[in-house]
Amino acid sequence: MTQIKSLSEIPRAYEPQTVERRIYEFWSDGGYFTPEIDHTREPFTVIMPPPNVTGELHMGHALTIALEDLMVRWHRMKGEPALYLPGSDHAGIATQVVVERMLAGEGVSRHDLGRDGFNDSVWQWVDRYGSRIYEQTKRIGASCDWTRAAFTLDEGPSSAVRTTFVNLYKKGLIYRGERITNWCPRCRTALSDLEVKYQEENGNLYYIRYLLEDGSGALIVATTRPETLLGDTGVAVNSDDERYTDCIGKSVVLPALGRTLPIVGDEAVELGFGTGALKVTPGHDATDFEIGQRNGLQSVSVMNLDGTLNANAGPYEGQSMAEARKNIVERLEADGLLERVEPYQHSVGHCDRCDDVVEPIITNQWYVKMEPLAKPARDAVANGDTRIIPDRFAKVYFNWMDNIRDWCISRQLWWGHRIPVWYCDDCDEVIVEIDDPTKCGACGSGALTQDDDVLDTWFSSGLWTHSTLGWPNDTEDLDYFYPTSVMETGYDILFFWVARMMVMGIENMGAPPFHTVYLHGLVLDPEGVKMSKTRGNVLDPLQLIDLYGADALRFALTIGNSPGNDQRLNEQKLEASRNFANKLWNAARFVMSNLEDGGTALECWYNPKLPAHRQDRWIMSRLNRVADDVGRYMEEYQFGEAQRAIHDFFWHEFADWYIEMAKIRLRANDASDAESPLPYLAYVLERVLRMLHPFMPFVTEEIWQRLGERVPADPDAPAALIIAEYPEADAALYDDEAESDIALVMEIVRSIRNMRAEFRIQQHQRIEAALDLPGDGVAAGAEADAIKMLARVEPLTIGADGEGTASADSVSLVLSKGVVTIPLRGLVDLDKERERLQGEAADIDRNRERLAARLSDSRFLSRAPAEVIERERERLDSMEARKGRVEDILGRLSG
RNA sequence: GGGCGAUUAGCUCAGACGGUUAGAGCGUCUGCUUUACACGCAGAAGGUCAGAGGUUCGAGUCCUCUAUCGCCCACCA
Repeated sequence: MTQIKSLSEIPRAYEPQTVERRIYEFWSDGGYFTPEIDHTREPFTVIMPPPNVTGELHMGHALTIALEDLMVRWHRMKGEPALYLPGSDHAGIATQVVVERMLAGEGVSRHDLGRDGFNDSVWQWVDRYGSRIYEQTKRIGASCDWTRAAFTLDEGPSSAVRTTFVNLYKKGLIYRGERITNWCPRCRTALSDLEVKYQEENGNLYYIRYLLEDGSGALIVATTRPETLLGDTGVAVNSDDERYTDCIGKSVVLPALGRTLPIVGDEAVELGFGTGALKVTPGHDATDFEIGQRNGLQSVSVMNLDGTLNANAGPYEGQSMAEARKNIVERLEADGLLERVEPYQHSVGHCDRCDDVVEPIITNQWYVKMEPLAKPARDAVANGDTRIIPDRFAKVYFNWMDNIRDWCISRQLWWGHRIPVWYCDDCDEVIVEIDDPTKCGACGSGALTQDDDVLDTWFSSGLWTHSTLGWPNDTEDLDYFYPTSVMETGYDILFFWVARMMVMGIENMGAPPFHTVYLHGLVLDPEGVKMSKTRGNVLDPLQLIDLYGADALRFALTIGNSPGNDQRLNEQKLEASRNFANKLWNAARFVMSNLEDGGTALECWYNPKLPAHRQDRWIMSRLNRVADDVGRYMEEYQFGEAQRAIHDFFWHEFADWYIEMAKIRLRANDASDAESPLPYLAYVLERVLRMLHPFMPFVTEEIWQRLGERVPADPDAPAALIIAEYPEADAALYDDEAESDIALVMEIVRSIRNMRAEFRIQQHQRIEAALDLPGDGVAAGAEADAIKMLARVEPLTIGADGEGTASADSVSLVLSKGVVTIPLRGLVDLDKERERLQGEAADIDRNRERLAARLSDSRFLSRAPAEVIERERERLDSMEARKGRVEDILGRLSG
């Protein structure tokens, strides 16, 4: 009765809530997350993409962590010093907006507090809430080394930022210039090209008449933004456009304001588009800016930084762009200068952060000159130093690198890394230094003013792979862990982040920052729509962890996961994953309850002798083949496939068959029996726990610990599953014979069960059966018992001619080898039985004929590989033998 | 304007290198309180692999074109 008692000690269902926190602390307290630097071994390093310090963990983070953590745990179990380095990002605009909103609730603006006061408030916020994202990360089970956690504004990463800025400046790769740049009037800052998202919008195309100054007519220009004519400084036509060749050099009068504008020829004007004449507004359009530069047109800015019009707009000063548009269109109509208006769809740039319309304006900003930096970053992927998975993204990467544009890195914000540039108040000297200067190097003046701007958040992110390891200092971490192994992140930040890390890593370290880039897709809602707060369709990972457990969430996120592909998440996946964890729990419960009585047989559980029993040889063979598959899938980054292989083996071979067959042996044998399945039950379960650990860390560790308490100690066992060795295949244990024998047992059982269902024979009712296999086969001893128990057969008689004993009141089940005959007095209709067998014969025939045709095709025989031909031949042989048996039985039924 | 992805069972998705009768989970249907598990067990039904051509002894898999959906890039006045 010990069995009952011990079972009651273990909950019937796996309860993640009672396990996860305890297990995480166990790992954490055990120091397993901190790798030991061992110069005899290659480390495995993953730097976590740092979430926003003010952020909440969302599904994207959960997927990132699930994938990264499984890689890290796998490598850790392979004995590699594995570093998973966590951190958080100050997230410039995002954080500033959050804190400003909070202050606004108290009726305070950032300007009330001033720069220092405001930054103090943000720091208070960070101190108070900044650890929340870490706590959330822990709940997923991330095996991060928290002793190395880094924040982008920490001293180390900040020093990396300054050092990089100064180095690039001194190389001439950072410059300041008055250029046209994306400007968000709401955020009141410049943006990089990547931070502008274009959306198709329905607007109008306005055709406006610009009268020639000499009174000889008019040029008609088309524009989607009539209000920008206030900043026009020219009209351009294509020099090759015969319609306008006479006009070049002449002037037109700007409507509404009356300025005179020159007409210039420029190749940027498309011949076929609009009217062929383009109004040039260098101050508010990037293309026009370039046309202006080429043709010596001046730039007039008509917009204030808040998006309203300035004094250059004359009577329209103070109006918003939208108001000005309305008023100008009215004015044009009144003046008779509006030729016509057509509806027109075009794309409009919006701020990635606040979604306001972005205005291109000319401001003084800092830029990184990208072209020379991009070249080596491109080459590193082209020559294979860094591999991008899936490789189709390499093309996208090349395309971006090949068409790289300079990167605007200054932001008119307060929260972030302040640009390390000072201006001398007395002599205009520009001082760019890593350490704050105290006096001007040129004139000695102490009156220095630091540049007001901060750097784009992604500037510090770009340094993350080395700044977190100590750079610019020459640290042991940097020496050992750089370059990192895998950068795992979403394809949506390939340019924002990955590309810039490549650039900066190579620039600062002389080597690309990672060997492999693994890009995952988006997690979509159950309808296949991208999750977003505004749409209200977000699934909250923390809520799902509460409901299903962290293991289930992780497992659900990696089901069928293939790199670069988007995936939907739904309840069904979570339920299936939770059910799987519970299945594992209960299989373990069963094994453990039997271990109580294990006795001497168990001493070899952790290092079982070569199995003698056919069932043990089978399960060990299968285990090792699966370990081989899993290892290969993991190497190839096919994590979804690896997971599926473990899932299927555990559930549909180990639980469904091996455990069920072992139950019979356990009941029949006494505990000291040399052929007890107990060591193998324990062993295979333990190996499954190991294989599964990277995918379901909590439940596997919990079971592993409990298992460890119930078996004789393995002298070589580690203290925790997290550092146990990952199973590798031992080909010596592959056993073809046992595999085909047990496959036959399963076939017999399945065909009898199938027949029982067909004839509606009650589940617990025992039936008689005659099993007729060629040779002595598998039907002896334990396998006969297995068949009897699993198919509920009693008595089972065994013959050896393989032909069966068909009769008018029996059913004949023709197997791939042999026949099962089941007498069913009164239940069998002879005609129906004949019909059934004829159907089976026809089925076999279809395949037989196809194979026969293939094997008589001389082209197939001459061109297909020998092993394929051989295999097809064997199949045909067995098909024919089977067909023969069916016909034989049919003959006997008729005769 | 360029580029990419998806299209396989009712639903969600796997199917490296071309080679058994194309798989899983969920759902559906039929039975089961079989002392590990009803978050379970046994059984079943369900697919012209989007369409059309091609390469090949052989195509869900490779090539070309088409369709539908989705995404990315681009100085679309």
